[in-house]
Amino acid sequence: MDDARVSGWDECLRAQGFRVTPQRHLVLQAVSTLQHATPEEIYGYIHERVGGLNLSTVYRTLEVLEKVGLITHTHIEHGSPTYHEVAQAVHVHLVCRICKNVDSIPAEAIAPLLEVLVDTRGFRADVGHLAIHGTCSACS
Amino acid sequence: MDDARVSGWDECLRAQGFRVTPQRHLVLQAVSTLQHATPEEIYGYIHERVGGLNLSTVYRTLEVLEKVGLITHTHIEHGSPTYHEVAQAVHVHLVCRICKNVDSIPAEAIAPLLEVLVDTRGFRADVGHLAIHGTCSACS
DNA sequence: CTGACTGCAAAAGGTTTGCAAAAAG
DNA sequence: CTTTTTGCAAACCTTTTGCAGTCAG
Repeated sequence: MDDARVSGWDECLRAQGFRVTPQRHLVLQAVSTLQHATPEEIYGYIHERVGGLNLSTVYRTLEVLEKVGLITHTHIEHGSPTYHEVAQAVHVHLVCRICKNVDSIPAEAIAPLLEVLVDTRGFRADVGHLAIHGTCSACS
Repeated sequence: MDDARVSGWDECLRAQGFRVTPQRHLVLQAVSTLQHATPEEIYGYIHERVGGLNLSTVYRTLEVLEKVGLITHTHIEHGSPTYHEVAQAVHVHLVCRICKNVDSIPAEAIAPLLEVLVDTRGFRADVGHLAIHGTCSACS
């Protein structure tokens, strides 16, 4: 609540013609708190603490929050996408194939890669959306 | 058929206790030909050329082929995973958020990144499984 | 007030599963 | 022959959609 990370979220919505509702506040808070949460997890989190929120509202809200640029999503594993706040430091996800753990590294760590992509292909990578699968140190 | 890329596939299956069936041959060929195909696309491709193959068989076959190491999958976009042959040169997928095009770059192009990950985190990235989302040169 | 948003229920994908028949080794 | 694999149909799960009532601005 009144987390520095989510301050200004309401203006951000209004500025783009969306309305500010308690549901949107709840979902944004949940995303901020949970980090890498799936729609289902977000729903569960809110539902057990506050109750009375519809799953389809979660989906629609995530869509809106992503559209206005407050959150993004990544595909960490087979199933559902996971959402996280844009305001939190941009980071790359390292997903271990074995223990399923998700580690994060700062975006700067892969700066050389980004340069290569832009230079050779003119491709501007969306870093926050990046999940690298592999084997973590503990499992290899 | 008798594609150099898929030679030895039958031994590969048998060596791990699986049986060699025409369905598995068809699916492997389709994966090899289509590149980055979803289960649905693989099914459609085979079904329209040969007919009489069940979708659930495609799913089960993809699972087996992946288990024995002949193919891998990546998550290129929201929905279904896409499969490709392991024998084909290992490459990284560049997925454009706007035009949805999938470009490929050789794995060596991101060697510096892999080193950074191993050195700083001991994380061994699975390159063939990597899809980088962003904006391609044409769309940016 | 008015249009955007929510909740509900039903539909729509996409993937998995149980079982009996067919095929591989 | 024995055991795996296939086809079929039904179950499942996640996500989307239509609609009427509700709420934000």
